[in-house]
Amino acid sequence: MPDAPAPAPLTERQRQIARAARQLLDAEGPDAVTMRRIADVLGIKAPSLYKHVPDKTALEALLITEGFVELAEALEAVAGRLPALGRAYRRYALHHPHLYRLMNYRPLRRDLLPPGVEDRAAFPLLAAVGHDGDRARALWAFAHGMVSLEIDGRFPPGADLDEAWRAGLAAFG
Amino acid sequence: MPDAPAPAPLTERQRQIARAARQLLDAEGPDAVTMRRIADVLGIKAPSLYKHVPDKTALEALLITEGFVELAEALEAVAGRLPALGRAYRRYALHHPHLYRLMNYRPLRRDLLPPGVEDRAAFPLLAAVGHDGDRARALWAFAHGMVSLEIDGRFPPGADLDEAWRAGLAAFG
DNA sequence: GGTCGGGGCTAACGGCGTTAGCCGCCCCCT
DNA sequence: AGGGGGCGGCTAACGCCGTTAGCCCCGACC
Repeated sequence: MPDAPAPAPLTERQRQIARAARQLLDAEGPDAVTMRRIADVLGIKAPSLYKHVPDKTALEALLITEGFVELAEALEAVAGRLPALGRAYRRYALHHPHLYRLMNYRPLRRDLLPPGVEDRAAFPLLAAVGHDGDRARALWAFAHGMVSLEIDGRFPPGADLDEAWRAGLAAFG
Repeated sequence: MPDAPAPAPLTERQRQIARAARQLLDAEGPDAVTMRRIADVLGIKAPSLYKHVPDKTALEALLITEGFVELAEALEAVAGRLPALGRAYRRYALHHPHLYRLMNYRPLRRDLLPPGVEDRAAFPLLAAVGHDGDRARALWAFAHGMVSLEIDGRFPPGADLDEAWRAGLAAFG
């Protein structure tokens, strides 16, 4: 297991920084999440952030961790029935599109994440298809494809996405 | 139809610029595609590029158009049978991961693309499911999800992606 | 009471996309 | 043949980005 040896709990200041970053991300999108903007929110200067966080990548890892925990909670709340799981996945992604992109639109820096957090979010999906890894990955791909294309406005304006979800999920039931 | 009124064929210099950008993208990834690097390849200075291209967004649109045409050609070559279509989609994405991301990981600036180029790439998918829009979108989401998660290394190391593809495509057959 | 370190600060670097303004050269028109 | 215009280079510079170096204050602790 070449992953992180210890989670190292956050200091108060680190939590404040993560909160400021999250707030900027949700409210204005990824371009607003700059070290200077974050510092502004806290009433300090950008270089001072580096007394608390090694770099921006580590800061993003905090937000990604937050996202995985929230997504896991959302999925666990409806675990079991497959259509409800799909709705919960879609609902979370659409409510936090910027964070969803941060989490899922790039290679994951697993070395910067607390161990287990990714597996926890994946578990409800896996369980919903009877712990069949191949079908779970296909289902995940479908769900991720649907929400990412929806988030990015790639479907035609009139498209009935509920129906596309139904058509896709029916196949995996 | 609020889209582009005329395609406006490219000048020789514009084609050279697009070629230089494509070469940097394929060889070194998106971070290498800067106006200065592109200018270096052509032996000129960055500001001179603006005599030929309005801005970087328009330049990216040239690459995205290229990508859609290439993807359409790849899909048309195997049009009909569904598993082959999936293999062709996956094959193209994996051979040009940086361009695939440029094309598909963000909202599409359709106003900067020649009309019809997006529909042309989508047509083989649509035809493969008997022109059922909902199922076509579900299939597209599955394919996009699979390749994007694979490109970003999000699947576990040992995962049998051929099997996941088979499991997913079987549902849409 | 002296030391030390946590946590601020300013200044600065190199990179980014982009704009303003200049100029040389070639082509075309008279 | 002479003159004008515009194409397509150039340099300098702006405001942004992440990040580093180096300084200093202040409070806690021996």
